[in-house]
Amino acid sequence: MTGKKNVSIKDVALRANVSTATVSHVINGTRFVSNETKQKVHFAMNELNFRINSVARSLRSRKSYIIAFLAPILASETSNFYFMSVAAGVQSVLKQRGYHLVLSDSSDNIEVENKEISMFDSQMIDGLIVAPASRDCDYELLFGDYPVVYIDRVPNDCERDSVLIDNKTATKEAIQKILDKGHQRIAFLSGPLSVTTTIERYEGYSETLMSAGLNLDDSLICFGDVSFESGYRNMGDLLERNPTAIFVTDNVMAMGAMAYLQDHSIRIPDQLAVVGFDDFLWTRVTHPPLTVIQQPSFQLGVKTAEVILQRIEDGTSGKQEYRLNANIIVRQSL
Amino acid sequence: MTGKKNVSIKDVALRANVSTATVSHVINGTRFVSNETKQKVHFAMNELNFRINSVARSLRSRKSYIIAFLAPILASETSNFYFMSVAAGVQSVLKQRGYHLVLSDSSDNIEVENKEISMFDSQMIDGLIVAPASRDCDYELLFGDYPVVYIDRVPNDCERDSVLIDNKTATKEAIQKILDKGHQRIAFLSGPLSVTTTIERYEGYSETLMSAGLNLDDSLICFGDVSFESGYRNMGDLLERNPTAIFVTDNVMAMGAMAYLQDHSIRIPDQLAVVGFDDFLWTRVTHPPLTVIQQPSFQLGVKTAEVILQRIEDGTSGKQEYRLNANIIVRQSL
DNA sequence: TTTATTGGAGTAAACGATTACTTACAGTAT
DNA sequence: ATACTGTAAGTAATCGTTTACTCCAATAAA
Repeated sequence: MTGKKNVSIKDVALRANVSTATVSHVINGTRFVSNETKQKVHFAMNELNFRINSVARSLRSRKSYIIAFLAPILASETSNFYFMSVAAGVQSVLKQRGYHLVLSDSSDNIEVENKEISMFDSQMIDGLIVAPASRDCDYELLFGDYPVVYIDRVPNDCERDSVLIDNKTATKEAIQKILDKGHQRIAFLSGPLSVTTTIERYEGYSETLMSAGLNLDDSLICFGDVSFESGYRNMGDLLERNPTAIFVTDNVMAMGAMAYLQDHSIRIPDQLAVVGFDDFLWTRVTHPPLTVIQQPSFQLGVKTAEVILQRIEDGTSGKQEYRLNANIIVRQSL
Repeated sequence: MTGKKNVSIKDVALRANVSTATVSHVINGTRFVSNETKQKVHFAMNELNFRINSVARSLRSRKSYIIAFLAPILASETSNFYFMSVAAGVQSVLKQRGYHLVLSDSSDNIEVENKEISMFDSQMIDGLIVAPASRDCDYELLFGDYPVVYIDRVPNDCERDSVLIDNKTATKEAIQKILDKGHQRIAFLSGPLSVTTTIERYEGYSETLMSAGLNLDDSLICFGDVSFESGYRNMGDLLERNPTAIFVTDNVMAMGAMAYLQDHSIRIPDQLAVVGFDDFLWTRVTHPPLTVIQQPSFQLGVKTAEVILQRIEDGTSGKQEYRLNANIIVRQSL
């Protein structure tokens, strides 16, 4: 297409008067080569401006040094940046170990997700990190012959390693803190129950209320879409039930909720106490700054990358579950 | 490593009693194959659970369907999500056209950037989209034999296509709007002048002030780091020079600045009018909501993806410059 | 002197697809 | 009967590496 013929290891070998094996071994340091010969090879490589063809290398060595990360990352301009932060963590480890990260967006949609997975033919990737769009999907059939690690959430029939946040414990602590402030009517606003994170948070909420001797009031509980608009709208609806506090399990929904409260001049925390999820910078510029559960998103990525690299390099598989703790950052909204 | 031998086109051919050529042509639809034979091949593929090896395919066909995006994306937990939004735009087009996106983080650091570029050996990627860390770098030497498109910024010796925002015009409009409100002491807070975006914005600022007959007051102008903390700190310093308005050219710095103003109970816009950059959701939850220049970040990605795919598919090269307009979103902070 | 050992480097078969070229056969025109 | 045409599919070279073997010469051991 470009007309330029590629310089191969063969050309280098010819130029340096050595064999292709020698060139390869010089490049990879895989066997002893005398300094003299090394020099010749390096010289030839420079002269010809040789660049190794990593595709050919992958084909032969059956290793691509590419890891795919499949999550609802890029859905839209208004989407949650949580997984971006996670991706940053993954990336930081991979880069250090000489791997590349391929990002893939599932849009939190099973069809899209399945199509993406089937696009990762065997040999193309060395491993897959996935935040499953739903618990109800038989992923095992789809995966190729590479290690898979679930991140943030797991499907029902989890047969793989997983790296998760201890959502339940964190939520329990948060709700307890709200209770300690004397609140009884605590609203719960979250995304749908189709992912395990939401379920765990809901369990944390309900179990804490119940063990405090309170009844669950369904009208104070809302499972909406994960979006700013949904947060805004549902905040309005929930307010009519006269809660004195609200717990929002999603960052973007919390933004929407906060926008509603600001637009309607609701005083926080006097009229309504608010606790959100994820400690992104914006939570420091609301009025007042938001109390949140801080998920170690970057660390989640780091841990996951370490787990999958371990599996890749060991050649083992398993279904270890790792849980990372989330902390509460107390600011003025509670 | 796993012990499982891979099913190849050869195995399928054997099973279906046809040649590898036929199997290949069935897979790719590259020549007529009778229905009967097609059936046999599909049947064999299913039975053997055949998955094409895209690495081998790439090697032979010299096409990987991978595009790399190199930008300061994942620098840290507190980094700017602007490029993530851009990446989303790129991704949306690529996915649709059957390409994969590889994200690479430059950390806005020339050394890191160069290392990343040299990692993209020829043949590994079909194209590169890059937001250069600095204007002063001779990128041409580094690039391999693939199309390159600059995004958001360009280096001094730009020899490639570029897709940019019309920063100068947008900034001029914003400053003019601020002037129209009667402000004379307008502070300017931005990142370093090492990238063209900043330069263009600064030019927009200074030219507008000067053509309004005002002198530039250096003490009202600050080029700091691009970070929340820098925004916070420099906001404090600038306030001592008694501006009545401030223009912040970076989203994260603006967050820091807003946090400072809130912590010190500065009334916006009475005591200080504020105009920021980038219309992310958080700008709607500050008190009051922020007036900003809205960069079409997603669209920037879309356009860039289209440009590079065009180059890839045409096999041409060039140095066309595309500029996208940015709009001002007026809210209560001005 | 013969044999073993070792250091340094070459030969060529993979890896799994794509694709230019060839072939086989059937039908048709001469 | 012969040549020609067209249809369907097979053969094998090729992409650029890696790597299991092999090889040769020089030195050490016998």
